[in-house]
Amino acid sequence: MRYSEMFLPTIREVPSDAESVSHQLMIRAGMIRKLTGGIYSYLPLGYRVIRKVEQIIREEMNRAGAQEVFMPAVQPAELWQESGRWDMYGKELLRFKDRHMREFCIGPTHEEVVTDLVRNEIKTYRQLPRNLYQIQTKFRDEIRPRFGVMRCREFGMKDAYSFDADWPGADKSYDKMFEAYSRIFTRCGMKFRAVEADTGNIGGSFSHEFMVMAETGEDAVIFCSNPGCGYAANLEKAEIAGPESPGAAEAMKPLEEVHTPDVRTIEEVCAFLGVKAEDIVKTLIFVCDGKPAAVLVRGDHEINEAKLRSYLKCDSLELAADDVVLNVTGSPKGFAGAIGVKADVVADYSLMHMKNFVMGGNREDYHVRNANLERDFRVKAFADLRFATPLDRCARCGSPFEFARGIEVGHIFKLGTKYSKAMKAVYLDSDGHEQYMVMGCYGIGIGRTAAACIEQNHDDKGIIWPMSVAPYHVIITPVNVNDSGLAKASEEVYGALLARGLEVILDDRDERAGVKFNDADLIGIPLRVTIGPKRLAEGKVEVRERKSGETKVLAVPAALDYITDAFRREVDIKCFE
RNA sequence: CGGGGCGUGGCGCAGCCUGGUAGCGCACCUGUUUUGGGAGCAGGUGGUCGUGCGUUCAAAUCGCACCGCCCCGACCA
Repeated sequence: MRYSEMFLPTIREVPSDAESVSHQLMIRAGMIRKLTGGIYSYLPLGYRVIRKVEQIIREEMNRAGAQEVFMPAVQPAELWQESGRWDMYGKELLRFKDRHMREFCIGPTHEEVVTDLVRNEIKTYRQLPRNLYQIQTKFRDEIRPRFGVMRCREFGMKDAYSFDADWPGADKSYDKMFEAYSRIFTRCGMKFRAVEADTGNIGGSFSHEFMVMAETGEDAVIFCSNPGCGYAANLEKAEIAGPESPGAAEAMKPLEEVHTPDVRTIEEVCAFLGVKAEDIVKTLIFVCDGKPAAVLVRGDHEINEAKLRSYLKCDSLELAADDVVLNVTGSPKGFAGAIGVKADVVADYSLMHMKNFVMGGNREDYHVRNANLERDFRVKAFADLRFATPLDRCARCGSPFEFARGIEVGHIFKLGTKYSKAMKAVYLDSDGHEQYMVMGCYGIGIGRTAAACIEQNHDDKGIIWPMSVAPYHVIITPVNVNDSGLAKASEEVYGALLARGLEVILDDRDERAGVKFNDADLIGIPLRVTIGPKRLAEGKVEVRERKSGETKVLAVPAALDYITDAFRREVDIKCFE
C-alpha cells in the first residue's frame, strides 16, 4: 500500500485522556478512535492487527478440533431466564425491548445461545464431543471502561464451548484448549503465564486465566517460587497454606473495654493503643444474599471478597451499609467486633491461634483488649478468606510466593453441568439413559490481546510489532520522493517485495526523512528499507530492524533475500516441534 | 454509584481568580527555499469557549442545573 493513499492518521502529541502506554500508542499510531465511552472504531492499521490475531486464533482452534460458528449478538430474555442469569448478571447486561415489547439483551457471552443450539441438535453420545467457537462482538456495560480497548464495553471476543459426554472427556477438551491458548499467545509474540483463577459469574468448577505479564496489568498474580511446584494463581484465588500450628500457650487475660474516642481505622487503633496491626482483629459486616455476616481477619490482612463469596456460596455479596452495621453491631462503623454481634461469624484461618487480641467493642468510641475465641464469642467456621501477602507460603509446597502483575487476555473454564442442567442439554448414553452434557467454555479478548501485545512490545518511539501480528511486514522509505532515481528504485523494491508475498507500505509521501522515520517507528513495522542517494549510487539500500535498531547495507537482490528470510524466521514457530 | 479532576479551532494548551478585543504551539491551505531522524521564511483557512438557565449595560470568565470525558474504588476477555 502507498502511504500517500492510506487512511492512517498518526499523532505526534500524546492524547491527554489516554493513560496506559498501549492506549496512547494505539491512538497515536492511528489504530483506533473513540466513538463514545468504552466504544471504539478500528482504523485500517488497527483492524489489520485484529485480523492477524483472529487468524492465529482460528488456525489454532481448528487445529485443536474446534469448529467455527457465528451466533447472534441479540438474544431473547427467555434463554437467560432459563439459565437464571437474567436476574443474576446485573447491570453489565445491556437489556432492551423490541417493538412488541419483548425483552432482549446484547450478548455479553454466549453460553445460553450455544447450549440452546446444541441441545436441539445433539441427541446421542455418538455426536459427542463437540467444540464450537466464534469470533464475535460482545457488549458488557462495564461500570468503568478504561485503558482504551483494554477494557471497553463493546469488544471482539473469541468464545468457544465444549460439550462432552462425561467429566474425563471434559477434562480432555479443557486440556486441548489449554494447549491451543498457549500456542496462540506464543505465536502472538507475548510472554504469558496461565494461572488458576476465580470463575466469577460465568460459573463452573475450575478455571485458568492466561496472563500477559506487564507491570501495568490490572490483575495481581502470584507464583510459587519453587519451580518443581509450579503453582500460579490470580491473587483473588491464591490459596494460602492452612492454619499455622499453635504457638506457645499464652494465658488468657481478662477482657477489658477501653475508651477509644474517634479511633476507627487499624492505623488509628495501633497508634492509640500502642499495638501492632497483627494483634488486632478486624470485623467487617457483609450482607450475603440479604443476610448479614460478620467476617473476621487479622488487622494486617485484607479480606478477599472472591474467596468469601465462594466460601459462603452466595449470589450477592456486599459490604453492609451504615444502618445495617448499626443494627447488627449496635455501633457506628469503626467499632465493630464479634462479641455480641447479631450475625453469623466466620473467621480467617489466621485467627485460630490468636490470644488476647484487640477488637471493636460494638459500642461507639470503645474497643476491647484481651479478647479471646470461645471465651468471649463463638466463630461458626474458619476458612481461607484473605488475600495472600508476601509473608505467606504456597499452600501446595510451603515455598515463598512471588508477586507479579498481568493482563488477562484469555480465560478457560470447566463449566461442568451448570448450563446443561439449567437448560436441559441432555443426550442418550450407550445404555439408552439420559445424561447431562459436561461443558467447558473458553474466551480470548481480541482487542485486549492486541493492546497487551503493545504493552509488552514498545519503546519510547512507538510500537514494536512481532512479525506475526504486524499490520505490515516492511515499510520502504525513500528519503526524497522528488529524486526520480530514488523514486524509481523504491517502486522496484516495492514491486519485488509484494511479488514475494510480503505486506509492504511504500512511504511515497513528500515529507522529510525524519517525519517518515518517526512514523515508521511509531506504527511499529518490523522491517524498514531506507532508500537514499549515497547508498543507491552503489546499488545498495539499508534494511533496519525495528526491534534491535540493527541496520544492514545490502545490494538490492541481497536485501530482498534478507527480508524474506527475516520474515520467515520470525513467523516460523519453532517452539512447538 | 461514591470520591477527585477536566471540557476553549483537528491535537496539546493559555486566558477565568480580578467580567469588556478569543490567544499560543502543532496540524491544515498557498507561495518559496530546502530534503538521511518531526525544516526555514512569507501569507492564509478554521472556534455556537460542552449544553441550558440565571446575574449583569456586558459572560469563555460569576451562580445554578444538566451532559460528556479522564483518574481512584466494587466487575471482567
